Amino acid sequence: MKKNVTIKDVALAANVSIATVSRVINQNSSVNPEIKQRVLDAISMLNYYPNSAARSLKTHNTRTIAYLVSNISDYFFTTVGKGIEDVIKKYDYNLMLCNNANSEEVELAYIKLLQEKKVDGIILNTTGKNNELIAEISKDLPIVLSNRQVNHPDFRGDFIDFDNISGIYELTSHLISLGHRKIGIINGAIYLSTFRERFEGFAKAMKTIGVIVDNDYIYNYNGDGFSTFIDGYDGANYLMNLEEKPTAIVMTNSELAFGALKYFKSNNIRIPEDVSIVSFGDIVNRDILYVQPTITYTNLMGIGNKIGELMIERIEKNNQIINREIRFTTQIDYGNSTRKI
Amino acid sequence: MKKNVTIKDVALAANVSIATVSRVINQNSSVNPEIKQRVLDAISMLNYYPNSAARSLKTHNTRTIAYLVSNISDYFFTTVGKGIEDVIKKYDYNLMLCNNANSEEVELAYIKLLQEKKVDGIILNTTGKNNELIAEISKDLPIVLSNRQVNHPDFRGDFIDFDNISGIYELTSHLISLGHRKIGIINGAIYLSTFRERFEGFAKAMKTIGVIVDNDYIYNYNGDGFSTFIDGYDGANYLMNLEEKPTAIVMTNSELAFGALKYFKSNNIRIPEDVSIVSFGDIVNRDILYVQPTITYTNLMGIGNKIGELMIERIEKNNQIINREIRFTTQIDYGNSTRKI
DNA sequence: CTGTTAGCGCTTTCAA
DNA sequence: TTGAAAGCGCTAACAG
Repeated sequence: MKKNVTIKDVALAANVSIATVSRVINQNSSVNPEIKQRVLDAISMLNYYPNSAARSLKTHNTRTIAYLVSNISDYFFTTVGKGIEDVIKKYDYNLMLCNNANSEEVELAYIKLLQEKKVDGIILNTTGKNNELIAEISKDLPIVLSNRQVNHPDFRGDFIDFDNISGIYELTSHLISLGHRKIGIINGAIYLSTFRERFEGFAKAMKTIGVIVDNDYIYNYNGDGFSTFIDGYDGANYLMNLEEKPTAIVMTNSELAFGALKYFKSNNIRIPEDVSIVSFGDIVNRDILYVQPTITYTNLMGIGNKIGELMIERIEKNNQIINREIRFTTQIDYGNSTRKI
Repeated sequence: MKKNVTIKDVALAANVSIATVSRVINQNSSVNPEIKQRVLDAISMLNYYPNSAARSLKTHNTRTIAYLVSNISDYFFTTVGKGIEDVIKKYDYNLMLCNNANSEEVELAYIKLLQEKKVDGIILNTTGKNNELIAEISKDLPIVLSNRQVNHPDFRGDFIDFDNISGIYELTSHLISLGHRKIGIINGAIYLSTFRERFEGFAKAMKTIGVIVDNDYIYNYNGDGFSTFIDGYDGANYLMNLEEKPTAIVMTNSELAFGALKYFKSNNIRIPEDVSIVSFGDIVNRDILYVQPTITYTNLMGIGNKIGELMIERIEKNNQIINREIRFTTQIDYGNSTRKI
């Protein structure tokens, strides 16, 4: 049975009013040192913790920021989450990590829940399926979008992402410079801004060698955005069974790359002898994979830090900030997954 | 600026009392269908969400369970977390995932915070350094320990873990059956129950071939429990530079294995030609590593589900349950990392 | 510097 | 079945 020690008990024990106790807890107005010590003693003696529900009810803030992501097991999000936490902790905010599992319904339920919890802000890696609602609540609640844009004229908030176009452009250009011409792409669902942009970067690079990449491009495989691992596997399967196989493939994220690698390994397709590959984004434990894909990397903690700063600012300015967009540029980290042809 | 729609606004709009609105929200007592509809309409029109701080203040529960883990980027914890969530969602509880980063101080701060937030229960993968405090609060607050024991007579709560002893025993026995005698172990900090037990399982298996394994055992490397990846690397380095090298090594978790593999690969030590290895616990993307370690595996979602059930029961029974201990047995999944000698 | 008090938004008796 | 009203634990005027 929870016996709740309240501010009253402390006041009683210290023989002061509850207002005084409140003052020593919040350290803003000055209290007689001697009395303050008495209160402090009472607090530790009674093992008192202020009830944050009561506090929130009064102050209208919870000092809690939510980070709602599409896959809580993804190294990217958890690492970015650590970066966010580092910053917001300094301002005495806490992070609540939630998983929408790429589900429109779960995202909806969470948004509702987070509104009830009256979190002070939401950092959102959205499913891309609740744009209307998100735009609506963004008027009142600070929102920072992580990696996926909300396409709605009324949306208010910040957006942070990689520079997807230039990242993929460089990866693809690298393949081109090695002599590749028949280059495949395994991509995620293009209703998501990330994947749309990555596709664009690919098309832009291919255009430099006169290849038109559009929806009919034969070497294009599109996943549905739910299980990118399986999409990667299926995409590799599709591309490597074409009449005329590609000599190189661009994967637009690490999960896709994992799935594709699984396919290649299972089917004894050698990298880079049979096909060269490159992949967008950091890969955990890349050094001990059977092949080291050439990738783009970015400072993930740095992304998290930046997100944290944007959010804190937005909260402190009462959401009265025009929409901002931050792009992190990527660097190529060469592995052993490509060859000259 | 947040304009907060409250129960009062809804009552006004629907032309009923706030008590009636409360009744339709909580769906327990009966309300005239017509009035109910009026209230429902007002709720959706005003886009009203009940304030959970106010609700908590009144009901003394938050319908929130915290999962405080030592590394939020660890696949094990996030997957178990999903399993927990699946169960508790059914009972209308939410999960709050927090990271103590293996730090005694951060753990302390979180425990304090979670008390303030008045979470309904804490699922804890403890640092092992705050046993006294945890035992103290466990009297009032439901606690389920995930993978790390709290050694204190006053602790009340449940404990769930692998059957560490038999898991390592079997892995080690496998090496023995292949003819290995000089077998090394790379282990985590033994003030943690998990690693203590795994060491015990190892010693037990070695005893069957007459080898006494104690603290002076030459082929034993102990990490500090903070960065198991680096410990894995250092441990491999230590063992492979001994006068008389081991022919096989047992790693007691996957992070240790990753670090060791990194060492082996960097130093051109071949697996299993130069040394055989086995590792405790599931490994993500094992299929595409440069070698597939023989491991133990377990149904991680199942562990999460069980933790969720234990917690829900404990909450509903007001923490009036004697301490329970659940052990998940592991299965060996053979890779290509061992050889006969 | 300290105490009294109103009220945050909700649930839940108690009366009607 | 519905409404009035008390009170959850806290903060912040306001008064002294």
